[in-house]
Amino acid sequence: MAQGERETEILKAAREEIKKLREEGIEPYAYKYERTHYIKDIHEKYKNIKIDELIEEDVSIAGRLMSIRRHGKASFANISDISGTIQLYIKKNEVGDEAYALFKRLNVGDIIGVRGYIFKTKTGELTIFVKSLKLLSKAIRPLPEKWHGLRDVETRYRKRYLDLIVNPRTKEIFILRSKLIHYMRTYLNENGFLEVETPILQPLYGGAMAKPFKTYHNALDMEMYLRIAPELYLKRLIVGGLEKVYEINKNFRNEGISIRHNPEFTMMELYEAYNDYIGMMKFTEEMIFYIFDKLNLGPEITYQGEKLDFSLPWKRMTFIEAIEEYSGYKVSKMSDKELISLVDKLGLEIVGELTKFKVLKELFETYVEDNLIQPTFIMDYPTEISPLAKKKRDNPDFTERFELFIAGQEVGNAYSELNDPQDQLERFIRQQEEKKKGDMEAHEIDYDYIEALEYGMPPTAGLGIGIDRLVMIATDSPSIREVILFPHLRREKEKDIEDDIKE
RNA sequence: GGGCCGUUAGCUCAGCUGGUAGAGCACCGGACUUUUAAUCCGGGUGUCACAGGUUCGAAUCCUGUACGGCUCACCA
Repeated sequence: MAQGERETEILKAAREEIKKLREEGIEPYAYKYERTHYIKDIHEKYKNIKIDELIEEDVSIAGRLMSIRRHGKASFANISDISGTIQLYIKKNEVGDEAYALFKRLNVGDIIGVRGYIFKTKTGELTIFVKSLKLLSKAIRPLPEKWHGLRDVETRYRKRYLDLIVNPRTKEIFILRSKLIHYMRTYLNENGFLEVETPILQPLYGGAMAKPFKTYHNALDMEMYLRIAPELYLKRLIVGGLEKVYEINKNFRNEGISIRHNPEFTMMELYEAYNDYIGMMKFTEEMIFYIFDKLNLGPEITYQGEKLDFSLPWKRMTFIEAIEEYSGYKVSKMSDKELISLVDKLGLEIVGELTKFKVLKELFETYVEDNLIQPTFIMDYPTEISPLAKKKRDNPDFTERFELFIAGQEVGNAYSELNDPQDQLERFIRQQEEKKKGDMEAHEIDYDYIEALEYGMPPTAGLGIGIDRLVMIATDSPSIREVILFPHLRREKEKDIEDDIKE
């Protein structure tokens, strides 16, 4: 979009001001400012002082001017740093003519440092009584409106910095996201897990069913893929004896974008030798319970108007039980023929070869998922749709696998890991057949991984947690874009800013 | 990719069945030494997303395009 005249005018005037400041010996882009406090610390330390009481202790803070109320020879303003907002009181005969003159030239959006005393105004607001101030960075563009903030969703995502400046909730969400990951790491580290990094650029992709992003390495002269999952590398580390490993990083899937999907998303995957999926289920609920507790989210969370109860233990039901409960079809009592006949009857769409297990999968997705509001472990998925999971001890048609659902979304996926190299090879081969029949997302055969298994992988349980989705639930966010700092959007039209720079 | 909806000043939004583009905030000038969406006086904002079409006349009606939102499909 072409730049409006108003915008050009604002920028031109601001650049004039920058020039004038420099001529007067005031550097509009300072190098450093020593601060003694975060704003939050001041609120905590002095919240109980009396009205009109003046604390004659020097404090210095720095931040962005968010509002200004001028009253002739004295002014009020609000300044924000990462921790919070505090009011400033600037009096001409206190800061001196020169500093007051500078203050009068400042605008909302400018970044300043101030030093002063603390007092409480007659309305009871904790305030910095400014003794001196320094301009740290001059803003030459106006901030979005102070009262309504920035509402336009597209601008909020494209210019996340503005969203962070003016919408306090956005800042809270991303601070919480960071803490959530921090507590997850803490929990894993304290439980003896080793954080590792495995390739994001992979010669073969695997560990999930998805379409990859393709790229090319010039020096090696080979095609590579951005990983869709780290699984096969992490399990090689289990073969190598690292026993308890995890990785928190991005996965990439070349698929549709939606309220629940971003092409790159953050996943935590962990593997624990000598455990199985039953043990992992307990570990999973305890870890998330711990994290939410540390975030002061309590066992009950409201997500999009629904009360979610995270009290332990969480509900467990098998894949088949869930289908029977929510679809009403007693699939365990139906013959293969009867099951397959449901496809036409219900208008289900099946990719690749039509089998009863795929019908079950469709029934699950159609009837069950949306109903799994409370945290629920769904156990024992069909072997056919779980090519990396170990078969159930008593029924080879199903695997020792669970998925965790919260608020109708899949948040976690775990197995007793398949460590029989012969079985794994057969499953890969079966995947290849699927691929030939039209399932583009079926696994490639990773012979190197098979070889690793041939050296012996201990019995192992693995778990993947979708971090973005967990953060959505923790922050009551309806869209994954609200919890990803820079969600992917189409490229904006080229903006002609050249004239502007030449000014 | 399909369907529905949206795009007006830096920001938040009005603009009715077609008749010369509006407000608040922000900004600039002035008054004001305890305000807090400060107040008061004065100032002017624009390729109405873009390109066509219909019309005496289009922000408004029609078509196409771009971008976005929701949704369906695919998926986590």
